[in-house]
Amino acid sequence: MFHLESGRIPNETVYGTENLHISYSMKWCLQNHRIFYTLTDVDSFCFICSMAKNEIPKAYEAKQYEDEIYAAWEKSGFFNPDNLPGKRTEMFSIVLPPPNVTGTLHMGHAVMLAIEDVMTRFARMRGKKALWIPGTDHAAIATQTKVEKLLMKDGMKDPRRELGREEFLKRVEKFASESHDVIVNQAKKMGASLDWTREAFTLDKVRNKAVNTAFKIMYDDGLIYRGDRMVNWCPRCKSTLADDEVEYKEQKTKFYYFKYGPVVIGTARPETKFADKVIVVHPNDDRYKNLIGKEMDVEWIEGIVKAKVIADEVADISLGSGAMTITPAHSFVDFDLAKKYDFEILKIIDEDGNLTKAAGTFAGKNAHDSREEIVSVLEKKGLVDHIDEDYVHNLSVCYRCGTAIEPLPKVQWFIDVNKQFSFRQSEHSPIKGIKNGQLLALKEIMQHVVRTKQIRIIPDRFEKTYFHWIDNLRDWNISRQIWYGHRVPVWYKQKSEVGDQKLETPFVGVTAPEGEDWQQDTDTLDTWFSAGLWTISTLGWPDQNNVLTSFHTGEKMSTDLECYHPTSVLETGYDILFFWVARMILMTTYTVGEVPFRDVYLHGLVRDEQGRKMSKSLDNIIDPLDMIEKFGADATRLSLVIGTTPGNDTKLSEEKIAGYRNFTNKLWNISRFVLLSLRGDEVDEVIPSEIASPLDQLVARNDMTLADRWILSRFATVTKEVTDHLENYEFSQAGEKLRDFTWGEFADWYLEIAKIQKQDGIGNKQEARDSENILFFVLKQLLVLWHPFMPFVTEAIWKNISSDLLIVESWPKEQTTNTDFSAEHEFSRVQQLIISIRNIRSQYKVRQEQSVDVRLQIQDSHTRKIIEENLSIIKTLARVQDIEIISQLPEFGSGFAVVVLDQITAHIILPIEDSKSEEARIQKESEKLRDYILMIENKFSDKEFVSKAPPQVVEKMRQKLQEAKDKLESYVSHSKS
RNA sequence: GGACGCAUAGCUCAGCUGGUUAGAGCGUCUCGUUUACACCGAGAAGGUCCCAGGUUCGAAUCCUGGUGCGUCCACCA
Repeated sequence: MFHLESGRIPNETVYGTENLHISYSMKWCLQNHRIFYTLTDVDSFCFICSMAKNEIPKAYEAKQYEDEIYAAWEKSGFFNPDNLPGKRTEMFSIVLPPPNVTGTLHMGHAVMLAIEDVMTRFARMRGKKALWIPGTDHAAIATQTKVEKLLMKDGMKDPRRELGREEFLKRVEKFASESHDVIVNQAKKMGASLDWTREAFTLDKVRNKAVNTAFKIMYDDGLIYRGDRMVNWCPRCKSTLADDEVEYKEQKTKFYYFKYGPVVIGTARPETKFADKVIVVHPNDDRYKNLIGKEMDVEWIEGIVKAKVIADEVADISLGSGAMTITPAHSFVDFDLAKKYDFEILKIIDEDGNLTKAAGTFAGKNAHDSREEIVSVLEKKGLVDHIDEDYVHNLSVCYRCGTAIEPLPKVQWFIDVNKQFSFRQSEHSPIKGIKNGQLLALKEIMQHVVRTKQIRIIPDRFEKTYFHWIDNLRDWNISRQIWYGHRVPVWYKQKSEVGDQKLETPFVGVTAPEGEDWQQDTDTLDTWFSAGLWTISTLGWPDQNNVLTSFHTGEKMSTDLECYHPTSVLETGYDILFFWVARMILMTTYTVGEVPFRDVYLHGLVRDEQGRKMSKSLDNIIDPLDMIEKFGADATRLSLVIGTTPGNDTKLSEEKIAGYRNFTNKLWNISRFVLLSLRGDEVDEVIPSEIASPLDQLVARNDMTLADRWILSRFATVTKEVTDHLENYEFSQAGEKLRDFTWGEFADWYLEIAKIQKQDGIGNKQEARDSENILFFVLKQLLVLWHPFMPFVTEAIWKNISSDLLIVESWPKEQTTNTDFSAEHEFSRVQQLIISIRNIRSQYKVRQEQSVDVRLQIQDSHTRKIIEENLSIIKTLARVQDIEIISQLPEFGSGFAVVVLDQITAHIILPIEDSKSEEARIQKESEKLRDYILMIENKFSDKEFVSKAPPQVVEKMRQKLQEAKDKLESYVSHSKS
């Protein structure tokens, strides 16, 4: 007796060992897997297929298989398209929307991973070069804020000041790298077939080169400029925010009305009003017409100010007094006005949220806290008109930390979205409708590619949202005053602080300039700047020199960028359509002259069972890892893919996931049955893979049973439907159809029938083998169809079938030869009869173990033949003792129930006599039929229906009417009354 | 204020380009330890397809209006 922990063993060794029971399955395992465990003297099993003594576990325990299977996939190298077998000409590529390295993955990420993995695995099995590129996002502000909070929790007051730039960044990087590892592990747990050899990070060296290059060419084209503009400033993050990084919170506050010279002005923010010097009224406002153009001295917070009155249409006559003063430095609207009229822009509040010297005696005080004090000064001067205590307005806050935003004028870097530049067209995948060298603005290209459907958004209603957003797009502020991120690739000669002051002509380049005294801009770039380059920066741009050598053939491949760009599809949540999708379109069309992707598939948000967002404070978070642990990755994936539609939010509950866990187990047991029956007594001579292959012969022999033809036909139909749905991004429908077929048809009907056919065919080896053949054929193909959805359980089962990995098995071809509609129709008669008998048994409470007898009258000979051929199936499935087919059923009598079906009338002989309920049942049945007949007859009484409806529809209705009438007649003739 | 989405069985949702006696899963009820599976099987009950108009021979499906819920954008005089 030998004891091995694991490893390859030469076959002979094992075969030659006495006392070791080697079952058929083990022998088979040894041939295929060559890996064998010996635990004790008796219990031996192959750890690949977990079979012990010819047994497959009764329940599928996901945990026991998943990690091992993922490791096997990784080892195979098949996640990398360069290693895929066969000649593959078509490509499929998709980039993973890089998760932020701020922590762990949530259900939103799980949806993304599940859907994208379905896409990728589907493409791979269809023989495409399937590439799914992983990566993570440094998420500048988000990550920096998170680390700052953590450091502050550990007792630091101002981490940035205390640690300094270099040390602080080290801490952030450490956190980011830990977070990265967690994320990668989670993605693997989900079963994501990502090509880890191509993994990228938005802040690594390669991506930095892409970022700097993009910055430089945009700068050279005059699209990036440095300018003074109002920005959203977060006094806590000490950084600017993009317009769409600002969130609004409804808030009740006081709204003040002050007397300002001859007018009354309203404001919610008196602390910004120190330097108001201009009154704006509407040119058509009769109340103030005589004031326009006048100058006057006005008593104000810090004494007399010189004010003048101008007319502009921005003033709203109906709002308040109709007059307003302008505060250029702290309001977007006012800033634009000030620029228009060239007024002085005086900063009242500084970057720390304190009042500047423009506030006179209030200088240095916190602006917000000084509000009441300022009001009381005005109060004393008698300048307060009145105060509205219940003013509700939207306070703009930082989307990261929730702090109130302070609009400030600052010197920032911008991308000009309206300026025209000379478009550089791609050679290998040009954008249609635009010429090389054509003068265009970024906005125009962004609109063009979507309008001309060169980028398709799914669902298409989001195109409207997209266009609306672009119409209102202002120049994109790309600089951030934080440390974690890509440094702005601009160097200044002067050593002076890079702040608001004017500087000498800077050097803009991919790398630092030669020579001394150059100082790099201290600002970093908006995280979406690097994210916008994601499809090209992960595929080798700007170098394009990553020539790959195929793993197998050694032949040279073109560069990744040529081969995989534009990517096939971008899959992401609709919540980042603007943040990311639009920016990618902008950056990619500009830099390489190609669209970044052909299709955009937008998934919805995952909410809790009550439809609320998942959040820590609500304590309603469902953690993907917990669910994987509890129900398995496959169940978790299915719950996120089935029952969800693009662009719509989904509600998730543990019960839903548990339901899909049940299904994975069902599939496992279907396989268990099929495989175990193959390994029955006499299969010794054949191994499964040989059994199943010549299905064509079987089909050609043309002696299959009705059930055989039915299941093959249904399977062919389902294969076609599932394939079509997947191609059209209808994942939910594909999954539902598959599940209904697998459970409702294959398991509930065909498996049971196969048992009967095997039983019947005991004397006839061939017939028994036929059933097994078909069972195995359908199972095998089903595993392939299910694999994109449930990669683990299908692969685990597959290990019992083949020594090759399922992940690279090819997708079933369309089996049009197997579709057999007459078989489907005929078989449905058998099904109907069985269901009706079961129904009657249930209604009359016939005990399960008790058989009943059935008399049948069958109208046409063909149906009679079908029923006769399937007698044993009907008997077993409906628990019938005797079936008698007679030409004329007795019209009256008791002790039986009557069921009328298409072409068949059945008497089910009941062990108990209950003529009363039977009478009532027939009454009810007839009543329903009469209503139905009436409904159809009404249609026909409408002449226009007959003349205008398509003939097929009319014909169909006529048939239905006839059927219903026949049925009713049978019931009536068989009822006593 | 502008735009978009959703409303179908107790719950979660399917129902694509108008023709079904409107479907599934979960839940409920009744029966069942048949050697694939109780994470199961068989059967059943359960719906004015939000309301009102319109188009049409025909509307859950298309149009208009309304109601309720949700989301995004704009907005801090």
